Amino acid sequence: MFLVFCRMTGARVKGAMKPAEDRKVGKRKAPLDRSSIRKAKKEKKAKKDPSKPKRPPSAFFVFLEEFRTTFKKENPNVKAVSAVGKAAGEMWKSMSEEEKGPFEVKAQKRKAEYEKQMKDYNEKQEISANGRDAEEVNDEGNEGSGEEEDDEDED
DNA sequence: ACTTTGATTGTTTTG
DNA sequence: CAAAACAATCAAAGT
Repeated sequence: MFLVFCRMTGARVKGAMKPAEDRKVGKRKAPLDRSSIRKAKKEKKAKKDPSKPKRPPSAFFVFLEEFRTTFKKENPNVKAVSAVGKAAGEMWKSMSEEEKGPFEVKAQKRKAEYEKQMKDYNEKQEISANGRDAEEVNDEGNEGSGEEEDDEDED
């Protein structure tokens, strides 16, 4: 087991973070300060990038795509997405792991493509940053426009 | 906006 | 310093 090496050398396996399976770190008691998180996120100010690949759909979402079609056929009267979501959620939980299996597999494939697209996207970003000399560390890569925050929803 | 779950990321805490 | 754990945000579709 390579996991044994992790704790002694520090060879961290990205993405293979296993929950305290053989060793508990200790219960967290102090309530996290969410305010900072909220604030930090705002500071990030994600710039609108149409080329930026969106997140890959999870197994549930892959199932949803199919479910929506089916559900619409069976319930042409129901047009609310909320109704479909609830129905899908219930159906999803009703499905066995084996039935969800194929969906998870598809989700994994989508994720793999996403990573690939991100790689390409990152490269482009790097290239752009490259031509910008030494002034890129700041994610405020705001060239020209002086507007701030892209708060579209939240009414 | 509502609605579903999951997956990823971000922040905090502890060892 | 690193890993673990928790918290939050985001992914789509139709009215």
